[in-house]
Amino acid sequence: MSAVAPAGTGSATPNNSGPIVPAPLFALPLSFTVGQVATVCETLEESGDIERLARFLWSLPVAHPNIQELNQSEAVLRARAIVAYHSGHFRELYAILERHKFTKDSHGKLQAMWLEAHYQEAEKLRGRPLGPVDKYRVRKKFPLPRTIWDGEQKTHCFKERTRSLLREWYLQDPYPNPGKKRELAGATGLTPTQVGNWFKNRRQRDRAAAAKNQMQQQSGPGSGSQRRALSPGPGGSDSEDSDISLGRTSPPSPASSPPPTHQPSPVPLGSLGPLPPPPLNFRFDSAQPQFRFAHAPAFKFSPTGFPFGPHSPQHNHPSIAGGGIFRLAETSPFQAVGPRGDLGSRLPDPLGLPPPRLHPHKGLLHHPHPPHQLTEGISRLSDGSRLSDGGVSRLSDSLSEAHSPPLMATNLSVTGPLRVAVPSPHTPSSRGSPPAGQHTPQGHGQGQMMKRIVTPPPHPTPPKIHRPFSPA
DNA sequence: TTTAATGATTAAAT
DNA sequence: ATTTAATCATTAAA
Repeated sequence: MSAVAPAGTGSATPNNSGPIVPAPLFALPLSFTVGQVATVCETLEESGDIERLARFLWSLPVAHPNIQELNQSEAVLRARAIVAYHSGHFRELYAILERHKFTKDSHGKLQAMWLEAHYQEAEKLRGRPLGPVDKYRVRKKFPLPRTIWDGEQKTHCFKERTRSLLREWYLQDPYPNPGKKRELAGATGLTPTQVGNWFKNRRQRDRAAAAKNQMQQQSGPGSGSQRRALSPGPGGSDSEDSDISLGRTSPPSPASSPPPTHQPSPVPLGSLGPLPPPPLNFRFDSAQPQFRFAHAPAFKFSPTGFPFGPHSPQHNHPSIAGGGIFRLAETSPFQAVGPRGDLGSRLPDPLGLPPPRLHPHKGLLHHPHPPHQLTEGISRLSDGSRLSDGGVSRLSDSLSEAHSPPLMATNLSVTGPLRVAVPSPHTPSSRGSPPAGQHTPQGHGQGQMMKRIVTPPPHPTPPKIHRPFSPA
């Protein structure tokens, strides 16, 4: 369809660009400016038509006058990275990403490709789909290069200080009103949402613990008392740890009804005791120096924006957190060359890539994966998307048609193995990673576990906000 | 490799 | 709009 234009011969650009477009042989006008090439790359990238993007790149003359400049163009580099990714040329992808500094706007997408490529390689190596933990390991092993990551990290665990504060307040009132939440948020440096999540999780876990206790007690009376349950009874320490069941000493009794109005229960908490009415004034130094590792949230591929996945809530409170991702060990094991030194080393001519072999459509991940967070396939997008830029699209058309390179959608091999995914039926991990679970409906549980799999809808994923790292 | 702890997200109920 | 229950995902530790 695209070839609307008279194609072939048409060759284009009305403007005749150039006084002399020499031969028909060279439909590719060397006169294209780098800017034009970049624009075409961007447009094609946006359209999601990776194959065409690949063809376009191919069509560029190896000896382009401005080859140098061309290689510095972010749009071109990004395009090359995308094509490399889609065609399974991961080493080349890594090399491109490692050797050029990209602007923040490209980070999300490039990071996703970096990670996905590594995941795919690891997966191939191991023969079975990776679970979340496996991915985590891969991430640690191949930290994002600084060229595509600004170093911001995200924390996963709150500081101990923050947690103890939350615990104290929780003991007094497990259901803080919005106002309280805000105060706490201010005091801890967290966002109200995080505070809310914390309380929510705490309640849930307390309930679970209580239920368990009760059950245990009831079913196996034999052994009798086993633990001093939750009540901080004797002035004991509770402050620290065993998180489970903090407060909530009184039997959750009417199970169903959590204490509606919790007043500071007169419970004489031991040492911690009468918690001073939550100190509101002290300001916690928001800078929580402790941002531990960060991780890359699940990126979703989307040609344009780069949504941020789950674990990167709207919070990005002051201090550091920007929503970043990953932290690169300062002493990153590999710098420029790293683990895959060899690969990176070549790449002489950016444009002289090997014939692109795109994966069968389906974009990034052809593999079934938890749709909710796997990349979406950058190439998707209905082809219909018109290249918003009239001229350019024509231009690219003519270009690509002109040389129609040796492109073929062969089925790649790289990732393509049919995965027979067979999640181990027994291992407890069944829960940890649904990734594969889907195609093999293992009865496994009770039934509802399947809700999330769903929809690999072509474009259901609402374009989340494009909010890469720092909030800007 | 597996498990445990913990923060976040989602769907349904209210 | 908020809560609960269920579940995920990230990490650290076993």
